[in-house]
Amino acid sequence: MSEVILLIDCNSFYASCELLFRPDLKGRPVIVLSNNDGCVVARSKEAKKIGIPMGAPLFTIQNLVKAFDVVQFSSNYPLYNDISSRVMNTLRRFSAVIEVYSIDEAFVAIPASADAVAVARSIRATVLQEIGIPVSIGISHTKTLAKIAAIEAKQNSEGVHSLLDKEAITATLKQLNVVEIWGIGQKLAPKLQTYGVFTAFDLKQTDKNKLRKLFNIVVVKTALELDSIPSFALEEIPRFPKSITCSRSFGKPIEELSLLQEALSSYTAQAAEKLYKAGGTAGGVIVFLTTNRFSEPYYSNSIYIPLAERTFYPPALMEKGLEGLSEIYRKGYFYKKVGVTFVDLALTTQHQLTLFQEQFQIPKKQKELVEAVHRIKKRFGIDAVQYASEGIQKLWKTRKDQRSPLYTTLWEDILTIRI
DNA sequence: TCTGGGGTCCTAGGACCC
DNA sequence: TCTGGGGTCCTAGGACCC
Repeated sequence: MSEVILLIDCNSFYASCELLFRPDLKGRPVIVLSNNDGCVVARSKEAKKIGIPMGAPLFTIQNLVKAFDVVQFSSNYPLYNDISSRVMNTLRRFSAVIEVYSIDEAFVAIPASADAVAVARSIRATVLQEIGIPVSIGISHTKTLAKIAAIEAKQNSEGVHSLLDKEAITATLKQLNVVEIWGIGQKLAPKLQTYGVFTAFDLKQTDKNKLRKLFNIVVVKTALELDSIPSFALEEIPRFPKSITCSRSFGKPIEELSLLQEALSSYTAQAAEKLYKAGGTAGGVIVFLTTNRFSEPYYSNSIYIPLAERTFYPPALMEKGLEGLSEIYRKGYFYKKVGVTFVDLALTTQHQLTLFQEQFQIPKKQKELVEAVHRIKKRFGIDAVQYASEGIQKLWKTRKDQRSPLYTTLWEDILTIRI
């Protein structure tokens, strides 16, 4: 094997980001809440210690929150994205071969001849010193094994764990329940168990043809990776997206179509901004809406609207979306969420031309408008300019009662220091 | 009262064709 | 009367991830 894989995983990422700007809270249990302040999406290690589960709805843990004086933050994605890109840029100094896997994780490959543990320690110290985010690093021959090594790294005090020699791997896999393996979830684990596969070691030993027949190709690849045979390549170049979605739960249930239209317009504008940044156009729009899934009467529906011409132009996308919305809207329900998904995406540079079309292009004026809006948002913040159809009052808006300031992405929110 | 959001991939099965 | 098999494409739904 010519290279070694490092998985760098930011500890309690969102909570760590909040703590960067609030060192006074260090040592206290801190949680970060999902949109609408609904569920716990990140916990500091103190919050984990007192038994707050990942994903718990806030109202189910109110007793713990009170008893331990837990600090809560609404999620602040502009902040987390910004900190994330700083972390990733630091990692790039250690290796050019890197896959940014998620907002808080990256796989890095280094030559097998290098001292992987020394590199990992250096990465950890550098990220902590320069950015202030603690990371855990798992080291092994494949992505799946590096993920497993990272589980151990999170628990030891050093934050680094290497799983390179055969005996160590075997010993670890024998202790590991299949459900802990990357790619094996809550449904596959019980099914594997019915075939006598309980540990990661069992899975590694299972006949691959049998796995192929009973499960799918991903399970086979996972088993190979446990056997130190790389089967999931590092994806260094971010793929062009296949779909782009924007949806939110409302602060309170919404009945009127006009408010749903405003919300949908706003989400469509946001999704269109993402589409534009990705350099693509959409060939179709999916609109969906749903009432609260925990209460009756329940109603949920979606509709697909193909576009006659590909576009990234927000007013065109909004028009189609709103058409779809009126098709699936039913009077008399209290809605909890609407959303939009753009599908059939293509890079603007790779358009198939339709018959009679000499050269594909977005009309010049449309392009100029989108570019101008993009620049204004970038410079003055995302709320600086909007389409009229998004509404003014935004009664549907998500609750974010406890959001921290946009320290790094909005001038007004920059940290002030008294000296 | 209160239960997130955004993605990807895989498979089975139907429709259709030769 | 009845009967074959292979191939492609598309879609819905399931499962997984962070």
